[in-house]
Amino acid sequence: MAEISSDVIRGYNDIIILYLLLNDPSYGYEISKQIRTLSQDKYIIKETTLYSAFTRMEKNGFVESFVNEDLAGGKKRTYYRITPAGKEYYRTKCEEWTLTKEVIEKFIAGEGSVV
Amino acid sequence: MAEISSDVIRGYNDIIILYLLLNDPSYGYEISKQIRTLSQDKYIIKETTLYSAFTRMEKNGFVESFVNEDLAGGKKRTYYRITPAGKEYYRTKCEEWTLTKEVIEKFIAGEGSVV
DNA sequence: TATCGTACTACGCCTGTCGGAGTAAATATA
DNA sequence: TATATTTACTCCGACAGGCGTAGTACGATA
Repeated sequence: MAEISSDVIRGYNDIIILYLLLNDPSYGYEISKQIRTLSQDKYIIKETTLYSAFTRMEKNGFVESFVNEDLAGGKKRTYYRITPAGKEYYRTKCEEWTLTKEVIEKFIAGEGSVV
Repeated sequence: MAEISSDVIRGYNDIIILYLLLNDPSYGYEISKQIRTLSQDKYIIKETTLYSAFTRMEKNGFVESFVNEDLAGGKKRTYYRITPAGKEYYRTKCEEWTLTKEVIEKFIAGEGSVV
């Protein structure tokens, strides 16, 4: 099955990243893998896109970053934590998704119809 | 209720326009109004966006244009008709939508959870 | 006569995604 | 121990598509 196009991707990167930060801070590489796994490789966020999304969302106050300084032998990583404003934004995006579903379904040819 | 953001809009303009051309040719101004009406003003496609989408899709062979030469006292209009390639593209986009729904739902906090 | 609705077109900015390349440490493999 | 792979990014510039603004022009309505 094909992947989701980047024009569609664009609408959901933020909500997906924030979802994966809801419970715990995380970092780029892990988020990237989680998205691949959870979507069964249907939704692939490119590295550059992901990291620029972090930067943008930090500017907007939706996430905060902190550096894990090589505690348990791992590589130094930049972690991101969701902020209250980020959670609020996430909620808004979830509402937008509900709305989007309602609207788009009106423009999808129904079961019976032959396209 | 808020409107759908342009980053989301981007993913669906083509499918929406093509849907409205499935049965009959139509033209910019009418398509624009139909989208507004059907979406109850939740999904608003800007004029510039709409007309550039027509141009793009004509280049891609998804629609064909023809001019209505002022037959019944009306103004001259540019109509667009969907092509077989356009229908094929529409079908692909419908499949992408199905996929998108499956994927995105995984990143929406469920009913019970408090965000 | 003026305003409103119709039906566009042109121009240029902006945002976010993407491809490509590069860096460098940590870990696995031979 | 040497090499390859995985991890974890960063920088750069190109590009597509949406958007704001403005303008044109015609017909109908007040």
